[in-house]
Amino acid sequence: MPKRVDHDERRRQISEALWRIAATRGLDGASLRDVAAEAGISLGRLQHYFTSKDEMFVFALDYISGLAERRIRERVQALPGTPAPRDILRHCLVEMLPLDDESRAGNLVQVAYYARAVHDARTRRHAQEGVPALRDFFAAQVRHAVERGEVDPERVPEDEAMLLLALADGLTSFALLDVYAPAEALRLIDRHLAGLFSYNSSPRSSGSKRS
Amino acid sequence: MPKRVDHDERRRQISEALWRIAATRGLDGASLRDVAAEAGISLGRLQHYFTSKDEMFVFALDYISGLAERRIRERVQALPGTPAPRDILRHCLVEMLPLDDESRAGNLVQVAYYARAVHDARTRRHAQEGVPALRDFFAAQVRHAVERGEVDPERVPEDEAMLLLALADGLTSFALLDVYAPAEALRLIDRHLAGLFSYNSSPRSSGSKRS
DNA sequence: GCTATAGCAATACGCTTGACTTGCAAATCG
DNA sequence: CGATTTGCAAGTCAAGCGTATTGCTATAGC
Repeated sequence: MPKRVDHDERRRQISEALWRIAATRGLDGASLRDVAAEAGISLGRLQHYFTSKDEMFVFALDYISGLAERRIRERVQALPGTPAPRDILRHCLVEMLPLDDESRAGNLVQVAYYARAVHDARTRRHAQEGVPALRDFFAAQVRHAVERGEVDPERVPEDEAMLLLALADGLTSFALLDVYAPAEALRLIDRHLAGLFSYNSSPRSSGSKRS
Repeated sequence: MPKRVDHDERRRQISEALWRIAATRGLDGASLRDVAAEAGISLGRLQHYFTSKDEMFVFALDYISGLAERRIRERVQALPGTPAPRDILRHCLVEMLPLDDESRAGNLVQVAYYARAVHDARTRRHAQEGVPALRDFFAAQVRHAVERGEVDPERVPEDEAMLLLALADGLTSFALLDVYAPAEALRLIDRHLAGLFSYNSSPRSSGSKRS
């Protein structure tokens, strides 16, 4: 056999070029020729690794969502000791917001895919699948906080989890539109968390709340 | 002079055709020929009323945002008597969420423009300009509610306003992705409002809080 | 050292795109 | 009634698109 190269590595390089274009011009603004040029390769080479444009889109989406998930997971696991639910939630949210240029670029790519997901069933299915897992994880943290007496037991963990996700999503939208500085989004998240965790009580007798 | 037609009326008809396409395929999926076909006119006629594609986009955006603003305004003014701040806020939020097919279509158009605003400076400027006004209106309602002793005076009206806007935005995103039913978004908004308006007090002495 | 083949560049093809040009039908005004 | 001007259809054009094809180059295996 002739020279062998790492196909997945090449595909990842191409995907990263695609992200760069998608972040600045959107997915529809990314022609195969543009992506090849951005990756510094020929159109022929790109097509050697991706049979179709759609295949490239799918791979790049898998790649970036996998990376994002890993980054959040690592960030949480890097917390020292046994972190409080509130710290876990906050670190996740911080990781999601476009607080630095790198994260902003990632969020812009997500927006590009979101715009596609709204119309394209295949992309939509992909975009949907991450949400329940994240919501359940958040809900588990809220539930834990309730048990520790840090959150009002009247609150429904799943609902609070969805509210947090939606809040992060909406704040990100405004931040990407330059309606306010990214740090403002973080401040607002903190304000909401303060409201959520404003339950003053030592863990009282009311621990029998189960549904 | 020969036959006269209402130019603005024609432009509005074309804009509505554009919305229909943008809602299903996105702005980039709307070619001039497609829009003309959707409007039931020839390409030549469309170009007679819009010199360029971009001019059409701008007009259609002005048109739809004007309509949305008017709808919210009318909805609020249609409230009987002197409505409570909470009712005003809730009616605005209900109007913003994609609770029926018509509203969903409108929100999809907004998403299409949002995806463009993120990359295009002109569209972004347009997308930004509505936010401060809406936030100030919301903040005024919250402030009013604080004065009536319905909301904790510790809350910052501007912040709570932004949180509400971001929440509505994020919940709309998830609803458009079919992550959950639209009614679920409303339920979560109500839950958040319940938290915001959970201040139990007759307007006490603590009115001296100013920064 | 010959051959098979992976890796890739180059090019061509069929289509669609936005913009532009041309020309004519109809209707109003002098 | 004829001149004039609006409204619009049809056609053209170059540019750009995704995809497919072709063929060269370099290397690993026999």
